[in-house]
Amino acid sequence: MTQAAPLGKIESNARHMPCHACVLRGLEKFRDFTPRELDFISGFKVNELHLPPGSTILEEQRHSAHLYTILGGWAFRYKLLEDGRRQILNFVLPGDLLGLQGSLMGEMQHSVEALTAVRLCVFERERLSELYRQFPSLAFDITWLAAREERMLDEHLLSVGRRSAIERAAYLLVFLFDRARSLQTAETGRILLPISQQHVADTLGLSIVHTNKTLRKLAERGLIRWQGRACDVLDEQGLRTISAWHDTASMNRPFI
Amino acid sequence: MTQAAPLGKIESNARHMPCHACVLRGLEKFRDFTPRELDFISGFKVNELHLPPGSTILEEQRHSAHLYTILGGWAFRYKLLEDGRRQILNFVLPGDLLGLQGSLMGEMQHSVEALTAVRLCVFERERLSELYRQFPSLAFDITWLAAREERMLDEHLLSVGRRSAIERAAYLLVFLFDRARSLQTAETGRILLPISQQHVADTLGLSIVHTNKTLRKLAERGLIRWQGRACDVLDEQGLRTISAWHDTASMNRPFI
DNA sequence: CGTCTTTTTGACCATTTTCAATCAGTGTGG
DNA sequence: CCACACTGATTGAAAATGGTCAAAAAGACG
Repeated sequence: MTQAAPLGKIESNARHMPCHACVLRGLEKFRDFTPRELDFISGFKVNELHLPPGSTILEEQRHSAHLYTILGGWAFRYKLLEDGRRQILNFVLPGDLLGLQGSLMGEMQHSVEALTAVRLCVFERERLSELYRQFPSLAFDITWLAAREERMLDEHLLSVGRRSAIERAAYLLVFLFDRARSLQTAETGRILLPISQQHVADTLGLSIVHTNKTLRKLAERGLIRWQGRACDVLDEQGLRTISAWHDTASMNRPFI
Repeated sequence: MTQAAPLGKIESNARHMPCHACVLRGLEKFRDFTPRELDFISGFKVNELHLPPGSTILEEQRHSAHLYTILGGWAFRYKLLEDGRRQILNFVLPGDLLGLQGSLMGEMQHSVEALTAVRLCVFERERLSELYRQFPSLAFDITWLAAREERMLDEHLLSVGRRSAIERAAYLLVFLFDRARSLQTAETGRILLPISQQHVADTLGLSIVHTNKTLRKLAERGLIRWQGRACDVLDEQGLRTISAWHDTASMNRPFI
């Protein structure tokens, strides 16, 4: 999960890998598509983008002509207050859709930044209505993804609004660990969350100092370890206990 | 907006008002539907429910066979932590869709409670896929509504995570005031937000005591007034200034 | 190695919570 | 119309959580 950070800009309009061969298709997490669906999606895809860590993928108040699916790497959605306070809204992992809000309502209401090097599948916003007309099943999937995002936000809001600092931190880390694991393939090694404590702070709505002290406590109890600029989850169950996590039955998900 | 509270249970399967004559249709806020769309929606609708304030409309971890559109009254979505801490996620006003998450993913992940007496339009969850197959335009609208909910949650998360108590309170009140006003008809009088300070506290992630002191400050500055069990917004612009609100161009919205 | 970023710490301050009452507004029954 | 019961709004004081400031330590990177 923690790829080495490529340098400079990699804008390579890399070879257009056909969707049938998409790496993500193989993961059991994703639902199977029919050949017809795959053909349409292949045509829907206009490009494949590679961006280095720190790149701005989408920017608040901008109109974006595109929709993206993340193929590889991590990113995060965030909003800023005028004086610079930043709130991270959610993290974006492979299979997630980006830019739907902007596509439906014009202007983006949040920004998205790459956390690691990122591979994106680019879709033409214009053809979204065509997708709705011709492939109800895919339209349904898009709604499903939107509902899933909403569910994550609900949970996150509960966390920031009502959990204590240590509960929040524990919750966030298992949440991310879980998401990362659900995308794991055979070769994926140890799962490291590619985030800094500043990211954690901005996600939890805490100051960086207090975040550090909180994470320190989790580390002292042997639940996590800070590795370079990533977090290593050592005791998932321990974190769950602290955060009062309640298991959500997971089911196969679509992605386009 | 603050209806008198009907007593007992009003389960009246009230006369099935045809969707063409729906009160909400008239509001300019909503996009116009084609006759075909209206016919379909009329068939999609299986019932109309009236519930008294305090009713539980949907409950976390339950499966609901229905989707609802609020025709009149206010409700709120919330989640609970095991020890009872409550976080209100968002408010639900006329035209809003309820239960989509449950429809798409089985179990509800949050509960919904009526704030005032409420009138609901009931749809059959089963026929949702039919809607997607036959009416791409309506499918699109559902996605639009989901994206809109996500946008509200993003904003709310920014608030709870990064705004101070007084900024949050100001933000919430203008937000609600704005939503209420956008549904206003000619006859609607003064807009009163039908919420208690406990609701405000649970929305902002603050204690009831601190919420009270914060609202008190807003009242002392002449921005709001607490009226019975409702809030009267006296100085919208003043609240906007405090909350660092940035105008979001509003556009016509769909509802089903 | 030297620089730059990120993590850690300590001391002190501010906001927010908790606890404990009191007050006010509404609704009820007599 | 009034006393009583409730729920929701207010207050004050003490305690706790989390924030700010400043600086040092530890890695990461070239």
